[in-house]
Amino acid sequence: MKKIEKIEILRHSTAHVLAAAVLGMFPEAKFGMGPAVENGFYYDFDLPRTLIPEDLEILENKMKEIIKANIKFEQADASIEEAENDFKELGQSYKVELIRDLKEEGHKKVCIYRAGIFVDLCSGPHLDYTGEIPADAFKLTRISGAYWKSDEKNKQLQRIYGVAFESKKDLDEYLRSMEDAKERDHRKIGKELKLFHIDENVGKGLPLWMPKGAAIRQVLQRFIEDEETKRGYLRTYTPVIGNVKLYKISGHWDHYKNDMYPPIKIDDEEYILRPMTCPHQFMIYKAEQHSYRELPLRYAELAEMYRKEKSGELSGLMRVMGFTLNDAHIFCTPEQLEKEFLDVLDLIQFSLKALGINKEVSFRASLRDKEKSKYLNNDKLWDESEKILTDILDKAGIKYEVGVGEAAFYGPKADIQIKNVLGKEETIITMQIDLNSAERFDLFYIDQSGKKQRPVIIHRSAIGCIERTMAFLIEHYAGAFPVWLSSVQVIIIPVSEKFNEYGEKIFEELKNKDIRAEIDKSSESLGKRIREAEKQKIPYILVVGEKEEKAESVAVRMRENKKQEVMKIKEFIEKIEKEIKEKI
RNA sequence: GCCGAGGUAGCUCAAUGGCAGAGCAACGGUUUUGUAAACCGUAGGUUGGAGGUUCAACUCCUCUCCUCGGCUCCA
Repeated sequence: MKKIEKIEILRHSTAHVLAAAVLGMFPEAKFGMGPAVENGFYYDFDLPRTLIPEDLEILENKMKEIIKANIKFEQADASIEEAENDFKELGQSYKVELIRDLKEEGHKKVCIYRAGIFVDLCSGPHLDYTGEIPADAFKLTRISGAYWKSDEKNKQLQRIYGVAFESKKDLDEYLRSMEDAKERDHRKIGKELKLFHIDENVGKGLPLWMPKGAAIRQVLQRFIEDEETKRGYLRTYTPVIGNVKLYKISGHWDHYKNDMYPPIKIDDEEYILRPMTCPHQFMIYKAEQHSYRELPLRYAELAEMYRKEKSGELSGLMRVMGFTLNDAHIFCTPEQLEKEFLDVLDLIQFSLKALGINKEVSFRASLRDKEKSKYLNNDKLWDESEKILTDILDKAGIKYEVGVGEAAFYGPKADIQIKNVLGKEETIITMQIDLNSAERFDLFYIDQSGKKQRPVIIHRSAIGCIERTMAFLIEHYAGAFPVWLSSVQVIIIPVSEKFNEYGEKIFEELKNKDIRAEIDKSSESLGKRIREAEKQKIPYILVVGEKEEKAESVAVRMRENKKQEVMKIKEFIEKIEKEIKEKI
């Protein structure tokens, strides 16, 4: 049995107290589910009216009263039939549904918890008394809609989220960390550092990369393209639009029709903005006949693509409708699959390390669930590819969670997950084994004996989609990028206009060394210009005046510790070039 | 898409039915600076858009677009 942490018991008990408070406020309330979650709990309710933010305060006070009253959590077992009747009498239709589900699963008994007026179907465990909940260490945080049983087709209930801790100190610490997190939000920093802009006249979910952001993007792109080339990838360029028939063959049309921009009709043909690169690259593979001697073939592309997300799902650079994926497809023989997959893993780990986020990620094996209509139907191939995928991950010694039902429709995935600054998990990178597409597109190679064989295809990314990865990088570094990624690596500030010429000289020298530099010759005070440069999180500020000019030196102010160090120009260039090369 | 909260100058925010404002940024000038904000001035708005109520609308109502928090979905 899963070990239940003490804090989880506290949180879940607090959820019950919330439910009791809601029942006090709305006697006709119907209850959904109310589990403990990270940092707190939630409870879903079907209520006679919509909750407003002010209700949270009222409910919090009611909860405090219940805690003060120190009511006992009474636990009792009941037969399924008994429980069903009891909850039916209470009008708790959602609980009745849950009981029936348990019945179908073969349960004979259910567990009931009672605290004062509130009775709940619940496997527990709970605290003994409501008074054990520290009344000053919880807080109701937000109200949201949530579909019953997480199904869009079901009624939307009202969910109240709360956070709960063992002490007020822990709660305060959590709230403070949330405030800090908001300061790292990539949307806020993106605006402050002028990295990107989303303009409603261009369209929702269609970010514009401003020069500063574009500079970082270019570094990222060059980094991964060069690395891929070193590792034997071949580069392709394919259009962002394609004939819809391409996607009918791939199966994307059937599975994703509603998630694509609608077709554009030209003459008698229909074209769509591509949601994936796969079929385009498949056509490149198919454009010539391949021998087993050529394999593996690795086609890489920084591929722009478009997916019609539901409007409520969009968020800064994290979730967009137009994005650029560092994409690749590897065509190989079944014998080569394992090595290729391990090489992909190695490339990914190399890249994550270079970006400085290798410690932030976790792995997930995304497999198929029971609902087979969601996937291309070939049980044998599915079982095979899922086994290959998990075997390879095991072999690579990677710890992973299993994500049931998270597979792509054409094959299982190994996903790399990362949490954003507010704790929400997203997939940053994915690699997939595809035993289906070769058949659908009639892709083949000629084997040693002159026979046609189906290649295995690995779909993979190494640094993920540029937009999302950028979002994580912004949040990870809070805008203070390492030197190699910084949009402006150095800013030169002449003490007064008398030294502009000397500043220009250094500026030219840095530019010639491909160092991204700026010079601030504005007539603002020195202090003001330094302040602005600090706010822009520029790694190195070079202040130059009379002393420096005479000595052919620069006074280097470092972002990390705000310390200053005077060094020769040559010395500084060597230092920064080394840092850029070593990506520190 | 759904539930909820929002949208006021480039940015951050004020103005609860009665003359749309501040700070920063921008621009012009003075200052020529030694490590996180010099000084003076100027300009900047159909209050997201459309309609309605009213003598009068940033403010109230309806629709719509966009943003944010969740849900669903997802790279």
